[in-house]
Order: sequence, then structure tokens, then C-alpha cells
Amino acid sequence: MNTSLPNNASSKSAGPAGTASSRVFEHLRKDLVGGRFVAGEKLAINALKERYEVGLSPLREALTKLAAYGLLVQENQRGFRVPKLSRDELEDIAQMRLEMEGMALERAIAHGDSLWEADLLAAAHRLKRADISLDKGEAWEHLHTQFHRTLVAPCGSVWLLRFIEQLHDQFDRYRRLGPKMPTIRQELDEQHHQLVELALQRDTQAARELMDDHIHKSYEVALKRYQAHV
Amino acid sequence: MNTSLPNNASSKSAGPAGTASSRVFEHLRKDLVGGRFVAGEKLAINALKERYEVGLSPLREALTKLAAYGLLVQENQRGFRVPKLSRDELEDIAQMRLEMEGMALERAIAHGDSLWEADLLAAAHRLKRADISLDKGEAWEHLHTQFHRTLVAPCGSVWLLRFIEQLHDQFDRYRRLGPKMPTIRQELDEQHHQLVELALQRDTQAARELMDDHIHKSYEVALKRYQAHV
DNA sequence: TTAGACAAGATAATCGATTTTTTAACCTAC
DNA sequence: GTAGGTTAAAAAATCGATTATCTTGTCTAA
Repeated sequence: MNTSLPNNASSKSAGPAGTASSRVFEHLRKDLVGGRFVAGEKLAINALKERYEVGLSPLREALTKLAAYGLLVQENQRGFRVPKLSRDELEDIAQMRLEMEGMALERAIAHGDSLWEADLLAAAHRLKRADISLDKGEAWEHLHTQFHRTLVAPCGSVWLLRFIEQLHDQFDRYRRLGPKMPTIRQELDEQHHQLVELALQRDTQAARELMDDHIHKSYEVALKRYQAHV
Repeated sequence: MNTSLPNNASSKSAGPAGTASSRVFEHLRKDLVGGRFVAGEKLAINALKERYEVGLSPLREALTKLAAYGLLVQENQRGFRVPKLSRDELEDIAQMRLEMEGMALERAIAHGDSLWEADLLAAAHRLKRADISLDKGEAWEHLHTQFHRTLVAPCGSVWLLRFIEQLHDQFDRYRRLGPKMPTIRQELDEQHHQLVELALQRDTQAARELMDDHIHKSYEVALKRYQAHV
């Protein structure tokens, strides 16, 4: 019923369903990506048990899974900790995003059908409409992720999509560092709009260049945030 | 102390150390990659408990981790199963290996120092010497993995290495399908040797082409095995 | 003064039993 | 005869308690 990682309770829109384990996984994942833990911090399992209102077993399963996913580090007999951040890693992640999302976009443009075009337009529209100041930007973040997901969806490679998702989460640990998000909304929206345009025109070359630029700008934001946060 | 996924007990050479959970994880991983489970099979947890001599908690943690890693599928409230194989997926994996290992090799050639050259020669030598008929080829398999790992090691991207590792495990599910391994040893050895040569000469272009060819040949073997197995 | 040993407390990992959910077999009503 | 419903058995998921390991502070001996 699923593809195993984002796991059960189909990715988004999950209602009350799913196992305790999968609920905690999602919740923790969001908290980690959203920067609600400080990098390097050691997790106090007992505290988490209360915070997320679960028993030990499902909690440990969630933590184990997050470690496999790369959002936690598990140390031999001393529990879990939040991975440190480093400039080197940020560059690694950004570089990888460049390569992989570029590749995916090219393939998506080659394979995407008209249903994709519709989805893409819809996702872009929703994103533009979203109020970034709403619930701490959570809603906007979700739509933003969704937009990028839609953009590369028909690339034809399950594994490529999987890696991109993972990198995106990693990247967001940097991009969402520190307080709120006084993003330069204007330029972002413009780029998203242009991306859709170029995708619809099947202008692979230009689309990829814009995507590179888009990721590069995100990288600069993330870097600034990282440097301010150190 | 580690990088979280291959997990504790540093990847290879693990002695008796590590938690029950990590031991089972490694053991199960090898069994899954080595084809000791049939694709699509549902895992009987109680049977596994006995087979691997662990309690429920560490076993479930190992299974959860393997699901996050992609070697198992977890279904909402009905346990774990071994992912099905498909020709489409095989092609996806092979294609991704092409891209990612090619990229990694280029970077490795650009960054690798003389220590790398030494490691590479050593790894190639050990591989050539290995007796493939020994313990069901396990020893050879390990050296083969190690060789490819060494080849791309200095690529400079932790994430790229991680993805490659993952793809390699996925690929091996196909390549090691069915009985034993009557590999055409000659040609493989020759290619490995040539790869080392070209890497040492820093001939990026030729090395990448050979790598492409090498992976492509592996793909053909894997495909044959897959088709025979269906 | 400091390196090493030791013990007490804290934390991680594991176990055994319980609860929840699914599966499968059977039964009934149409 | 089959769709729908009931229930017993099986399996998954979770809980509570136990065991093993690490951590910290203190003491001793060089």
C-alpha cells in the first residue's frame, strides 16, 4: 500500500490513522526538519515519550527509522542524537540537489503528460496563494515541498525521487535554521512561475538552468542562516 | 562514532560487538541482498525471532530500519514483506548506478590522493586473488563491494556514497538471484584491472566509459538472472 | 596533583506479557 | 449460491518491567 519510507499513512493528509510508530515518525521528522531540535543535541528518550505520548517501543522504532533516513545518528550504546550541521555538508547537499533535481527535471519534462501539466499548474497556484505568515509557515512549507515534488514526479525513477526527497529534508535543516522566515517571497514566486512556464514549453535546457539557479539561491539563504546560527 | 546507516559496528569486520539490533540488521541485510528470502514473501516475525536468536524489540527495530533502507516494505498494520522484483525497477536501479557511480568516479579521480591509489591497488589485488568458489562466494562478494567502494571513496560527497551503497544493495538483489554464481570471471577481473589503470592515470573520460560498460555488463547478468527467475 | 578504580545513579537496550488489529473460517439470510 | 456478518485464531503493535551499559562523582594511591 505504500513505498515504505515516507511510510504508511500516505505521506500527506494523514487523518487519525496509522500506527503509533508511524505517527511519531512523521511528527519527529517534521520537528527535526523544522529545526525544533538543536543540532548535536542528544535526545532524552524518556522526555520524548511524554512529548509525543507514546510508549518506548514505537518511539524507538521511529528513532531507528529516522536514523536510517539520516535525520538522526544512532551511537552504539548511547542512544540517538541530532546530527551536527556543517558548511561542508550543506555544500554537499546543495551540490547533490543540483545534480539530482536537475536530472529529474529533465526526465520529467521528457515524460510528463498533460495530467502532469495540470497538477503542476495547480501546485504552483496553491503555493502562490498560500499565506506564508500563517501557522509559522508550516502550510507554505508543505505546499512548497509539494510543488517541487510535483515538478519532478514523472521523472520515471522511484529511486531518484526517493533520494531527492531525502536531500530536501536534509537541506531544510539548514534552510529553516533560526527564527521565522523573512523570505524574499517575490523572487521565489517568480522563479516558481517561470519553472512552470518552461516545463510546459518543454524547454529542457532553460528549465534546468533556472532550476540550478533556484537551488543556488536557496543555498545562499541556507548558508546565510547557517552562518548566523553558528 | 559512525555515520548512522550501515550503522554501529563499523560496517565491515565487525567482531562480536554491537547491539542485538545492529547485529540482526546486518545479518538480515546480507540475507536479503544475498537472496535468501523470496521476493514478495511476507516475513513471519516469530520465525525470524528464532532464526536470528533475538527478542521482539531488537528484531522489530532491525526490520524497521531495513524498511527505511529499502530492503523491506512495511505495510500499515500487517507487518513486513520482501519487496517484489520487477524489470522496471532493475532498469531504474541500473540507470541510477550509471549516473551516480559515474559521477562519483569522476570526482574521485579528481580528488583521490596517493593513499587512495594504494588502497585501490590493494583492493583490486585482493579481489583478483579471492576464490569465488569458496564460501558460496560470500568472501568474493565482500571484496567486490569493497573494491567498488574504494574506487569512489574520495569523491567528496557523503550523500553520494550513501546512495551508491544503497543502490548497490538493491542491485545485488537481482544480480545474486537464483543458485550459485557461475560468473565469467575473466572479463570482470580484466575490467577491474583496467579501471584501476585508468584511475591511476587520471583518465577521467576513459574511466567513466569503462565504468558505464562495467555496470552495463552487470546489468545484463542481473537481467538474465531476473528473467530466469520469474 | 592527577591517573586510575570504584560505586551509585542515569540511561539504553531487551525481554515477556498484553492489547489491538487482521485474517480466515464459518454461518446465516436473501 | 453468494453477499454479508460473526467469531475464533493468528499476527502485529504496544506496554511495563527487567537487564545491561554507560556516566558521573568520589576516593585512593602514586
